[in-house]
Amino acid sequence: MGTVSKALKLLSYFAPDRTEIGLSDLTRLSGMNKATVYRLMGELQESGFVEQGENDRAYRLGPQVLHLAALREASTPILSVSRRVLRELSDETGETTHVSLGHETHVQTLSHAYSPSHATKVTMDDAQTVTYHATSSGLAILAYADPEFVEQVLSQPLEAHTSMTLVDPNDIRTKLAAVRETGLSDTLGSFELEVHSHAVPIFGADRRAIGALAVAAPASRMSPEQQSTIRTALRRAGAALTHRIGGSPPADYPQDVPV
Amino acid sequence: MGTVSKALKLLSYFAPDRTEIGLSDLTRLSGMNKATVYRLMGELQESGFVEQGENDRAYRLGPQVLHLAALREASTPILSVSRRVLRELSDETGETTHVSLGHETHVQTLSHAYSPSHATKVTMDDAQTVTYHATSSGLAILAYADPEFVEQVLSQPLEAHTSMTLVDPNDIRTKLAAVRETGLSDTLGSFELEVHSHAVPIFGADRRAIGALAVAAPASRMSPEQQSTIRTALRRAGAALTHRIGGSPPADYPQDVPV
DNA sequence: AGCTGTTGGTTCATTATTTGAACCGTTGGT
DNA sequence: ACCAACGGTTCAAATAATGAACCAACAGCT
Repeated sequence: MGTVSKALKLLSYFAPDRTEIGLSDLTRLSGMNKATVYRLMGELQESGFVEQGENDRAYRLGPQVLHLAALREASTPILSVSRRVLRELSDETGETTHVSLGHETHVQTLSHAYSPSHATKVTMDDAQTVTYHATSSGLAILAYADPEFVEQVLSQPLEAHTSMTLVDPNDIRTKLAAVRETGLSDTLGSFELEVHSHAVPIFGADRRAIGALAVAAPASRMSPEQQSTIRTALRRAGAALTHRIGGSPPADYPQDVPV
Repeated sequence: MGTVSKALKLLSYFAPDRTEIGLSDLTRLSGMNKATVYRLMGELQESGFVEQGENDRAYRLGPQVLHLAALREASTPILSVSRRVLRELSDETGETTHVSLGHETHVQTLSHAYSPSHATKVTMDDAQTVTYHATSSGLAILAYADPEFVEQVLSQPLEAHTSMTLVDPNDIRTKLAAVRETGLSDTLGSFELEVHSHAVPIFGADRRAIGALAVAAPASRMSPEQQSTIRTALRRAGAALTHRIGGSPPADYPQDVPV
């Protein structure tokens, strides 16, 4: 692993529940030498990717990441476009919605929207990192990913987040085939118990799945009618999002499937 | 300069008008060896900070920057908060508004809002990079920055963007003192002719200026009444934004100054 | 006070990585 | 058929990264 990768890996230890990390913590988390971490963080700081708190000197993400994100948004506006799509989809379904991007080993939530229509709802953080195998979003992406990438993900240890999580690679391959039948995935309680989640893949300009759009609802509210509403709305919203970021679905993506 | 800094510097060549850069261009822009650029970009790509186009293999910013930005936003929500502030300020003043962050050598626009009330308006890009000395935002930040930082900026060559640009460091120091009198800066045609821009600094938790909130209007529309409206609205919006991101102005910041 | 463990930060000889000139194979223009 | 420019690759030489040990400062405890 090159020096640059090591430095960038240090950034990956930041999470919604760990927004500030001290030098020693970062050393422990990364397993690198303290001097190395110190120097790398120093370089990241010089470039504005992290900044240090005045009092406790803990590191946090810096303003430069906002700049780069704004730059990326200017050319490929996934975030701003998806915010509107999420809003509409939440209003339409009355449930929590979110978009995620598929990363090397995990799925990262980018943005979410709540619906005010129910007092109980699934709550989320932006920038949450979740697994491929246990989430509807992850499965939606995998169903349309390169087979070798799927195998790579399935060859890692698969954590059982709940008693409902599929952890047998063969079960998951079967599930992925089923997802491809309809172009839509769903999971019931496999990441969090009592959550029934539906997702569709989002495709980029190269017709590969780059992320997913999902609706997460309390399982107790998931009547057949509600499920039908979600599937229809989700399918339409996913197609719209794919289109509006300049992407297109692959030729074999099911377009009009009876729900 | 360490390897990490070099890699991160490569990211800085992306701009609103240059969202995709090929290997050779990047080599020329950076002045580094082609093999070096190739390897560094390869590492940045592995970490998802850049991605490569399928057809022309040009590099563009990758999804990882969105993830990090979402993460930073979750802890310090400058962007989402400022979007609402910008919207209100644009509606109130009828002009184009924007927020910028002060960086090492330049000022970076983060987000902007237009007003629908006039056909002619100042147009902007998000993620635009501008100079400290020629913009109202830059001057607002400098007026409340460490004196040594100010000197560092003023010791660089100061470009004359227009015939109105202040380029004499002494003129600028005088201007900064005037800004500190009112807590509000303005420039007329110093970055772009015919643009009259007002700005107030935004302060962080450590009471230092981290950025600025600005209103940019066509000079032809800037009547005394309009100017008074803008100054009042801007002052209020700036205080609100500072407060809502958890910051506070320094003790010597003018609170209630007659316009 | 004194002890103990932890923090962020620093040093420097050893080591491993980065570097760059030169080299491919392709592509697109003339 | 040529030429230039492209992305990508090689390998000895040069340089930068590394890590064990060491500070000083702080906090909690006896």
